[in-house]
Amino acid sequence: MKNRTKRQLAIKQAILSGRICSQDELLRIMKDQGFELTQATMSRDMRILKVAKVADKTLGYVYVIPEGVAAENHKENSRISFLADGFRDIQFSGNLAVIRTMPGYANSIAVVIDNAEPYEILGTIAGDDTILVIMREGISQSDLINSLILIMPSLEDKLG
Amino acid sequence: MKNRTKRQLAIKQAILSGRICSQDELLRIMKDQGFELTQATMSRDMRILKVAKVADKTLGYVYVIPEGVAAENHKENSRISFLADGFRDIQFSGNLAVIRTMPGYANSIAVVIDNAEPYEILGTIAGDDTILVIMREGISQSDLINSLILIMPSLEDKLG
DNA sequence: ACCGAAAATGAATATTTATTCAAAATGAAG
DNA sequence: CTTCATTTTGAATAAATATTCATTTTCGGT
Repeated sequence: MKNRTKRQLAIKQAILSGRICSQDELLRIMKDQGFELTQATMSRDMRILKVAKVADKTLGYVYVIPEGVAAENHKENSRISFLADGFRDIQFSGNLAVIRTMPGYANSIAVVIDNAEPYEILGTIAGDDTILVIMREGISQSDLINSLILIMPSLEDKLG
Repeated sequence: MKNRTKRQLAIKQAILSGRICSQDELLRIMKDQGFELTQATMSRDMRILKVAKVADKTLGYVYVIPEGVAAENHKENSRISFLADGFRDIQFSGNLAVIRTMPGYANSIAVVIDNAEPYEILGTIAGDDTILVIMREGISQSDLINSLILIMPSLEDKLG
């Protein structure tokens, strides 16, 4: 499914930002970001992501991703953030992208990308400091960059 | 309101036991325990107690009390938990309760109790290792203990 | 004890969230 | 490229939860 993974990532991000008060509100935000979905799908995503609604002092209620999940999540997030630091640059040639990294980083970063199974990417081949990314037909350079940022948000600094 | 505190304590306990799936379910449990309330009040209690509903593998959804949603909350909780460690014992005489603490703890614990403004307690006077608690008329010893547990949950180990 | 003011509550209702059911999309195998 | 099984989805609906509004209860000050 082209969108599901990306969509849920985006939902998670939005909720971690911490100002979401209802599914409908989040729904509008998602639509602004170009996702097409209904409240039914949103509710299902919330279940999958183990999102919870709790009372909040200032706003009435907010959505959160509670402890256990958050801890796990946090760990993975900081690992990804750490790896993103090893990212040097990206260049394109036809339907290929070449990512250069600091020595030893290429493989770990490639694994992160592969695990996310982004629609835009058919596969990757990693050496020690270089990742070859085979892009799906019809995907633009900016599409690819966006998908990378979704996977590794801290890349935005280097790519935006 | 004599019952509000007790009721909320009971709700908290029920939720911590961990098999509550809906407010209506909890409502029935509470009524079995002799509390009289409606779903509206339940909803309000849930907000006050910062209860949250999250997806669960086995049951569909369960209610939880996320231990540290707000960092602030967490900080305060662990401060209270720390102070509770200084609690030694409690004894009663008429409408007075005498709490003995480890040296130096009495004042801090008394402040926590005063801040919570429990219905059952008219006021406290604290020395260095002793707190005098003046109980409201008609309050039983177990009422008082329950109110203390509500304020400092980790006291349950020492008082239950 | 009596009187407001403030808090708590229930009934009804509005709002929000989950699920059902049918349709569409995807993937695997021939 | 079809076919069948599985997954994903939206629309409608059911179920659950929050809030409004009127009433009752509680509390503090006479």
